[in-house]
Amino acid sequence: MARLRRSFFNRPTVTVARQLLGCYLVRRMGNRVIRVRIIETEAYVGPKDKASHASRGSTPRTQVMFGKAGCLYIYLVYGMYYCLNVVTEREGYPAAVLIRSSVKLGPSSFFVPYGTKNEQNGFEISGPGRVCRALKIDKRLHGEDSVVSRQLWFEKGKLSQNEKIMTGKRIGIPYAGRWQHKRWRFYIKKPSDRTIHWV
DNA sequence: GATAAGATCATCT
DNA sequence: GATGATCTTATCA
Repeated sequence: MARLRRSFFNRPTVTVARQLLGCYLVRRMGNRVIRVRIIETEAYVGPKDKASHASRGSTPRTQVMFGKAGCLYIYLVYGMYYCLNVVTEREGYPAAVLIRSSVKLGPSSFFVPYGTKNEQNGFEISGPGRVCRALKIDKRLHGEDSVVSRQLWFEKGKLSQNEKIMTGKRIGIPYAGRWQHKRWRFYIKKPSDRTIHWV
């Protein structure tokens, strides 16, 4: 599988957020490799986006958002859960994509995008906190460069023909004023049929 | 099924 | 000292 390069992330954040759908997130810890397929993302775009942690300028926590595209921005929310973001756009312009949900592939190598918890076929990991828990992601990976990392990186993936991209408002940001209404959440539409798709 | 409350701490005011 | 880019459990219906 082809690793996503810096040029993939060094583009408009909304574009990256859309194109990450169907791509893979790969976590390696020693011998063990966990691969999941990304099915939901959110875009946090620029210094004016009141929903973004970077809207108050660069701080020790947020400075990686101002850095190189492809680096990981990881933070703790509500005292107990980590959230994984990947930095986008040019250096100096703070932006990132939050990875909200994924599907872990089963040993059978095909997957059901939504709705199953069957380990044989793969199961959904929905919610940014759960994604990080499932992939054992914590602050130690904050600032890691996914373009060259041996611990966590992204690989190219596709949407199947009957998968469509849906948009919606971002979750959990009622304080963000007019920015809360931006439809910068992206997810793969639940197929109306129950067909199983090949990867 | 839906809604509400509690957990728990780094970061910022 | 207040506040979350959240999730789980409890308590309803």
